[in-house]
Amino acid sequence: MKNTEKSMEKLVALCKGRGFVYAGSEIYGGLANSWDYGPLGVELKNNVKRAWWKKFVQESPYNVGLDSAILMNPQAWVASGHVATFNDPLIDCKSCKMRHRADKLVEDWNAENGVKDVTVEAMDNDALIAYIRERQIPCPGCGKSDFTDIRKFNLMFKTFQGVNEDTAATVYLRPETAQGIFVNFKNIQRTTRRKVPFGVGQIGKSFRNEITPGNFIFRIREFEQMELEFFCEPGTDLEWFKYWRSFCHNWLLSLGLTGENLRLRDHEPEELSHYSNATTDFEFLFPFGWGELWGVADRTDFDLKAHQITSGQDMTYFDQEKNEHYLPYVIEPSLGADRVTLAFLIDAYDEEVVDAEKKDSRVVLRLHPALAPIKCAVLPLSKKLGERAQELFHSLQKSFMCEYDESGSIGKRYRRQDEIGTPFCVTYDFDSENDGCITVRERDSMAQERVEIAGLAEYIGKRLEF
RNA sequence: GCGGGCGUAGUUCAAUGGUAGAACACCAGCCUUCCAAGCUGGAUACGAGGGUUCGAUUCCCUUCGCCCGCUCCA
Repeated sequence: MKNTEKSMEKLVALCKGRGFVYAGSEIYGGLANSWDYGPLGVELKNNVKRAWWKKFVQESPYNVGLDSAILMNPQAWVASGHVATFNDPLIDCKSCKMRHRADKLVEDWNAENGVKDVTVEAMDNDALIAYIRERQIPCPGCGKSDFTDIRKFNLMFKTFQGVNEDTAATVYLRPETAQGIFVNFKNIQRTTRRKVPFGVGQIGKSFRNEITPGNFIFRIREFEQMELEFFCEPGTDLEWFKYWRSFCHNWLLSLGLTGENLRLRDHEPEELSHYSNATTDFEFLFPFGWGELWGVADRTDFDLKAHQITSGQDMTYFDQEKNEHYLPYVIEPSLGADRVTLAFLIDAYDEEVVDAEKKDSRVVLRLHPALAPIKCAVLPLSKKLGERAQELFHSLQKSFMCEYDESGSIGKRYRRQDEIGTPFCVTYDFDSENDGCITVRERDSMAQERVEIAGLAEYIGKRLEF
């Protein structure tokens, strides 16, 4: 099925209807752009995070994990540049209501008019607006030059540490998890006795006061990141960059994401941020267009150097063999947990025509079994078999998430499970008590197989590997 | 924050200045021995506040929300 706007609407409806994702604070009329993961959604997202952690931390010969605090000393955000660059100077055109970044407006105008001796970065907001008004810089939208004053738009959420707002220190909710890793670089290196190269993985919430959120859980103000900061020797960084780029790619494919909806886009040299040597965006074709899923960047020693300067602490690594100190370079694959969860959902969504004449179709979420919220549903063929089927259900619950359902026809119950992506349905029937077997029905092929109850958990467990 | 659109069961849609309907979904019962059955019954809605009116879900005002646009880069 192609990723059309229609498929997005259907997916959102499914998510709300079956308990994957609800609109936040619904009984109060909602809160823009906030979403709550329901019983199935939290399982799915946890499975995504677990799958990431498994490959990037648990099974990795290089990496260790971390869970750093959301609130950090504000100096960390001075060092990272977020205090400065997350302060966009925005102005609106009074005539056509278009919104612009004042600095961008001046930069573009200067470039067009051959002005080269003006550094926009050095201008404060008063200087910017004065510059725009003196030169009557026109609005790119309508051509007039009639702007509002500049309003600062800080993309970081602010709050107060300390109970009295007047005297409390302003702190920020982190806009990315990465800085928690950088400030702990020395701690982790020392306590784990790791030698470079090594990496630190972290999963956690980040907050950005986006001007323009939207597209369901694609761009939300409170989101979760899965980030790896991989520290390596300068000069080996491009090699490691390629290594992690391909590692990330394989991870997505191993979890069943189809290649046709995925593309890797290398940034052009002029597109690279000031701190990066190389960047590749993993983009997924969402119903609303291509959207970034995973940014893999070579960040050089930008962050460690910045923290070294701002904090005054030595952030270098001592290489025993070479007998020298250096600041490691960093490869950063940064993945949005909510985005990739959405991508898996979109990719898995399928409507299969069963009988075209009767206009009968079934909705199937073809999620990889490792990601499926419910691994197995126990369905007694008849309610009379309920007691024994429940026993089976309780024993399987010890191994993984299961559901029990005895209402409606067996076909109806299969379809309920198809819709939420359950890979296996287990039918307890009238022979089960005698032969100790049940029927396992597979979601994708609808094939049925007779399996011994004694070995069932193991049978399913094996199919969950990736 | 600005412009535009929109608020009726869980969902999709009706109707009405005077008791708000349906379909699907859901729940209960009967039936049902492996792929959306059927039958019977049931619960569930006018976002909030104010005004006009004998009476407002409907008309007016306000408010609160949501959606779409304003480049945000996980």
